[in-house]
Amino acid sequence: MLATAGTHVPQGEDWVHEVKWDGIRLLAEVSSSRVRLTTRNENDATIAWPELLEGQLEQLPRDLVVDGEVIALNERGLPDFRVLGERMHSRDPRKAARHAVAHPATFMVFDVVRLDGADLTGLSWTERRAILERLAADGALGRWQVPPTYDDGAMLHAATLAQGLEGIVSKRTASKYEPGVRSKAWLKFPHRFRASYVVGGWRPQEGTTVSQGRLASLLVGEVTPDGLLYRGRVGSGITARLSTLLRELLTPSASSPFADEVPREDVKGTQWTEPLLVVEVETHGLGTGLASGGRLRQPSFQGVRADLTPADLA
DNA sequence: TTCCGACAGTGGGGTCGCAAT
DNA sequence: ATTGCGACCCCACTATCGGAA
Repeated sequence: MLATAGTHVPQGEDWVHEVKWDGIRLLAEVSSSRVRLTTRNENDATIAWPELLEGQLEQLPRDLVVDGEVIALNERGLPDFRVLGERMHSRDPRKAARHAVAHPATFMVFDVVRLDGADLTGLSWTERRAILERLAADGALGRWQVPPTYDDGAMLHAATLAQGLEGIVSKRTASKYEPGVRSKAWLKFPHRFRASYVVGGWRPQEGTTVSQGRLASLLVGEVTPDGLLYRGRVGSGITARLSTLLRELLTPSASSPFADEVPREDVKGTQWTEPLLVVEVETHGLGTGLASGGRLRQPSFQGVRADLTPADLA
């Protein structure tokens, strides 16, 4: 069951609110002999997360399926997907064990789908939550955690923003569990961060030529005292109409306008432009909004800032 | 007839593993 | 030893198409 992007946080007693965890979604299936972890796309991820299973089989019910998010903390003590990135694809148990020591993960369980032969998907969220909390209170979930829920969505939204958490998820209390469905009974509200960047190049649509292909993404940079520093590409949000408009607004240049070096794979196929156009970009709201390589995380194009010049950003 | 919602496809950020160079 | 590519994770958003209004 997946959450739909919401427009405004719902209020009232029909909804509860939870922290949106910046990690990896996992389903845990417990049988009498083993615990199996699967990803959203039903790939087996059991090997990658040994510390989530350690000693668990003795504690857990013999027949259980729970839904949750695996998280790990970054250097600032906040859940951060980037910490999990390295071990996500781990197929080597010894490598996974080393990662488990360096960056121990926690399993945040927020739903229960099956218990002792009973399919719980037809129950309401409220009923499933009661079962989940009783399991936790009885110690039947071992080291797995059940994060709290909140009645006041607006409060939680503001609090998560202040604390640097990813956002919130609001859930309709009367809703059933819908496996594999992106449901409107679950609404997500990730914090997003808006900023202005300078365009220094663009790339044509994948698999097409510069002359024929439409503009697919912009290479953007941040104005700093050290010059225009490359921050990555922005493609999401550029429509066919915008694509042609942007090409008209951009002035071709023979060389890169960025002060730092642009990675080889980003240079290939790129058309450089004069650093004159300012655009608005929305990114992931955590921290600086930058990924590990100093690049924009989950960027989306929000419009041209015709009212601004690069000098305005200095 | 028009409108809306679900879904596939395209764009971004990463990592790993493996085969080819 | 290095490089390229696909398979996975995290996504935002657009375009399309069929059914509801």
